[in-house]
Amino acid sequence: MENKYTFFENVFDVVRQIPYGKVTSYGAIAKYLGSAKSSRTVGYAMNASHQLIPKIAAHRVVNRNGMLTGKHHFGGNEMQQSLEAEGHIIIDDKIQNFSTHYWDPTIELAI
DNA sequence: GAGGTGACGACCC
DNA sequence: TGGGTCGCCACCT
Repeated sequence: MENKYTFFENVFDVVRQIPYGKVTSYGAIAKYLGSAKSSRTVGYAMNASHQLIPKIAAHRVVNRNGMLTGKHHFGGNEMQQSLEAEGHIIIDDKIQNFSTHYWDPTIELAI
């Protein structure tokens, strides 16, 4: 039986499970899906996530440094405001205490 | 059908 | 330490 779920679908599924107030990285999701080097595709999936209904918490996904590299794709500082609303502190487009709020799917979802 | 691109990350000088 | 390169997967032209 063919697995209809693409890498894309799996990415969305993981992002939907990110708890409120938590964040993760593109690479962590890619790694969880078994393709640690596919982080670029995860980023592309986030780009496509804007047309999903309902929208997924793409703002909770940042790069491995905790930097909001994708905020321009949200339009303005919407991404930053969303994160701040969840209790995060953003300075210079970077999440402070990133490791404290880090949510690792490879651990939390434990394949 | 083929080549270029991208919200990344890891490796190699 | 830091700049350059490759890999991966899906989309666009």
